[in-house]
Amino acid sequence: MGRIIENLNLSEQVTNELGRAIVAGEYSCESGLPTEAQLCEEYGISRTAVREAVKMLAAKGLISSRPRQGISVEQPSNWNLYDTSVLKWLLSSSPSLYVLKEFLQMRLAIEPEAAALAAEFGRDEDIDQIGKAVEAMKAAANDPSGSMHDADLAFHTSILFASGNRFFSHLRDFISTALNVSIQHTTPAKANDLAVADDHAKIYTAIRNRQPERARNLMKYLIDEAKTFIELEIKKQG
Amino acid sequence: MGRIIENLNLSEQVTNELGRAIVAGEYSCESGLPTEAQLCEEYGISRTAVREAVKMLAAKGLISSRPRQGISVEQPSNWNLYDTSVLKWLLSSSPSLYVLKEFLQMRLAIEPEAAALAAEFGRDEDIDQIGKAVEAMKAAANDPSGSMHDADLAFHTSILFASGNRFFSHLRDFISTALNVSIQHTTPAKANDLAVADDHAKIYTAIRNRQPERARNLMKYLIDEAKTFIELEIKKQG
DNA sequence: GGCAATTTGTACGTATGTATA
DNA sequence: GTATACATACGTACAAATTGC
Repeated sequence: MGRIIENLNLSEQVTNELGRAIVAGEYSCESGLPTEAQLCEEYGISRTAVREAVKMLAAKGLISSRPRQGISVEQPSNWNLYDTSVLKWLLSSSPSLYVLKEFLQMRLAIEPEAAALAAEFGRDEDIDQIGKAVEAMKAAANDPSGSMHDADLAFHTSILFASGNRFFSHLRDFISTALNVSIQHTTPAKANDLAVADDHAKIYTAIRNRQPERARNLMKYLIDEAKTFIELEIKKQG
Repeated sequence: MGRIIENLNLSEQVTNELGRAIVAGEYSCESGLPTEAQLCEEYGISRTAVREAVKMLAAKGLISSRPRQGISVEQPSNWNLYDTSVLKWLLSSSPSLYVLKEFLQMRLAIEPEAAALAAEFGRDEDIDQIGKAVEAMKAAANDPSGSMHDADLAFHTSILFASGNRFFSHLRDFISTALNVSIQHTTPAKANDLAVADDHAKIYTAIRNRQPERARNLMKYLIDEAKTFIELEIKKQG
């Protein structure tokens, strides 16, 4: 599939392993982590690599280390959930439907407002990008290849970007990471692809026509449908 | 003033210095950073300390390092703005009024929705905490000591927490950090302290009475006033 | 106050990868 | 292409600081 070789150095690999394990709960908040020396032995690497990994995880708020006390896991409320790695570890480990619901509540706050800002202040060339994404979605709806996902993602990120607000546009990684996981659950009824693409197109039109309130409401509707779907799934399983 | 001694180890100090310098634009995206060896000399520390600092900054998305190429500054769009340190560096360096406006646009998306979620799903004991913050604000309005700020902050964070959604409640550090800076600009007309406390109390009442729509609208009103104030300041200076 | 355990900080050596001549 | 130089990547070893007993 021409997948690009993971270009991670040693400390980043260890960071990934430990980060995943911490988020998955393999190291509790009280028990703490093994000592540096033990980690060296466990992974068969030097202290330098372990220490760099520890520093990276500390920078993401997952752990803290003090002399004599060792390496301790921080409370989950201190974890930086808006770090792409942390979010990825979280979504790949925990019972995902509940996290997805929280995630959709978040999107319901962010994206309608971003759409409104894009309609009000967005630069024309940034709005063009939204249009391109819509066209790609329409094309993907007729095309059996699985390019719908990419186009969908491009649509949402281009709106965040068009908001002209760096706090919104930075959430593109947050949205993307979580969207990649949510795909697994929202087993799309392939039949409505055209209808879905049309819903997206309406939002684009509202932004293009500089109708903030309309863009906000249409986006609210779009995400609320996804949220309702997840809530139904939870009810089925629960 | 009994200020607690900064308990930062060496690599964290260097991280702070370099992080601030990068965000302030002292190292551009093209020019890159000095080599490890040069940084060692500049700060009079070992390479290990420098490397750990580099890893922490890389974990926050500010830089990346590759052999032969050296340490390069990442594009600002890749910086993790929701990292408390990064946000602090950003707010302390750049022309803050514009950043504050973007920040308030963000709060306008988040906090009304959080208030609605708190009203709909919030646990009673979490809502009690909002009430306590309101009482503290009322007390501070009559008290000349500067405890209003702390109470204000407690109010907003307690609502985020009461939302029961980890993505919202994690933004408490984001809100707090930025609120600390915004205080410098919003030179409060001390006379309306009571009126302000009353606006906050209304939101609490709506949440307590389980009125999501009302809580959402009141919060929207509260933050929109602050945003209007900042926009006026920008117009004055511009 | 002394002792032991553990992280913190330093020093230096080798390996690897990557631009440039 | 090949070689070379240079910067980071990785490893080992040891001294210092901190903290619990």
